[in-house]
Amino acid sequence: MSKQNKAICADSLRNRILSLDLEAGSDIDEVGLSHEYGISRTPLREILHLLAGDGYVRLEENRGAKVASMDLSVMRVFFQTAPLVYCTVARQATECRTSTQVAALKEIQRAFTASASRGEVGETALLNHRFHEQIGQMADNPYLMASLKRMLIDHTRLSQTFFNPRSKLDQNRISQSVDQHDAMISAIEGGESSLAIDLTLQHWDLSRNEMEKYVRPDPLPIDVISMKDRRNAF
Amino acid sequence: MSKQNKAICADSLRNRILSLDLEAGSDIDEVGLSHEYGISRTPLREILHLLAGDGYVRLEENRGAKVASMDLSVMRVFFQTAPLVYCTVARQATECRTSTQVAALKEIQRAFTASASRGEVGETALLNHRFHEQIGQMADNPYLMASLKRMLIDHTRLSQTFFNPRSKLDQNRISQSVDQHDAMISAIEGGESSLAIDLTLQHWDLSRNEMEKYVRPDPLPIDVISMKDRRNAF
DNA sequence: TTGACTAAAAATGTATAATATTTGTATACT
DNA sequence: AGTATACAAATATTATACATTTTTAGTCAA
Repeated sequence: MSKQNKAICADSLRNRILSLDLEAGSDIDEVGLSHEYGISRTPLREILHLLAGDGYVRLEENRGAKVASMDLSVMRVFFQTAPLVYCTVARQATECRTSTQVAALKEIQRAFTASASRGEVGETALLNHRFHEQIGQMADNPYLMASLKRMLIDHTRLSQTFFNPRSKLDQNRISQSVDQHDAMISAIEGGESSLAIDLTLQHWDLSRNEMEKYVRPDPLPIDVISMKDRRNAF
Repeated sequence: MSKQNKAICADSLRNRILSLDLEAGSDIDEVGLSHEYGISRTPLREILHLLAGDGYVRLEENRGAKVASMDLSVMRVFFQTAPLVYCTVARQATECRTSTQVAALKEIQRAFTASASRGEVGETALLNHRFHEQIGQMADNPYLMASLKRMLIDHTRLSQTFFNPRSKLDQNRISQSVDQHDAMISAIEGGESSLAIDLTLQHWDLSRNEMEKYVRPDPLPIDVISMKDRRNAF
């Protein structure tokens, strides 16, 4: 019973961190979580140590675990490094993929598409995460996978706004993202590595724009009341 | 008392894995190690979970921890990926290094040089590890650092033979390696990134040759008795 | 001798209790 | 009033005891 709970708990914690349900930088309550998942603190702490190694949380001596933070200083490096890692992984995935793996990728994409059309922000972001993680699996490179996984932690957290459609423009952006995934799948399946890289870059550009907006949002209008209405206001 | 022991134990285990004192793929005895380090199983298990996240060990459900293995299939990827990671890290380190970090690097290099001249294989390999890890620190890129650390785990284990001088030729190779480190330091300190990359590639080539020999050693001579001595043998 | 079954033992995983540390607060002292 | 110290509560860590699982050794029948 509790054996399964441990795995469930680990997965759940990962998801909750990715979906910002557990806020970046916030303290993790060992007692509360252990009760919540019906396990004791010992296995929960072991999970936290695992997650610490994966970069999800940070352990501090004698003051427990905190959710990994996302300072601006690291964000800069994030934007710098992402294209290199994503493209390299995409290339290797294209060269190494097996048909089983492609099938799994398509399955994830099916779920992703459905979730996006339903407008479920958190789920969509998580499935997007799994999509890119699966490409990482296909690259079959444990060394780069370590980088990729770390990038995706921050990427997914930053993209929580991305999949939240507020306007027609946002809707369009999301469907564009879905289309790019489809194109990436066929490039990978067809072994066209340079095309896969190209599509990966385009895909990155799309989400980068949105994420940069999140990190550095559009400034508030200087004229609090728009020019048009000003005359009437006074 | 035991608080310190935990950190000591974690460091020691890492070192013992890197030095092949704990063989790749071998089982890890929780009870034995916890006694050895004077801590109980709980903190030891937490350490193992941490090391699992870092790629030093592999946890298997209900059958404990094993030292991370080094199968040949992964070695291929290792040789493929190393230049990219090492060079990218070297470039970023050159751009981001602080004087404090350079000083630390020089300190490590001092110890490395001394150890190499004394012919202490394990220690030399470990200091070489710390040298390259320090360059990783200087790059200040947590994403690539994850890859670098994983590469270095295997690199250091493979290079255990490297620093074992058997012949004059080996001596020369080791001193060449020391010199390359020195050159890398000044390139990094001077901010000459393209030079740093170049030196990194040369350094890689040197150790790659040796490591490949280890993975795929020179074939045994077909003539068991050399031509010269054959006549006398019969 | 081989194979399947069983029981004992060894090792792993979990929960709880005991110990350490940190942090907040109140009180005494300068 | 401001600082320092001591005490208490909360929290984190470790140890131990217990439960579960795997491995091993041994028995018996084919």
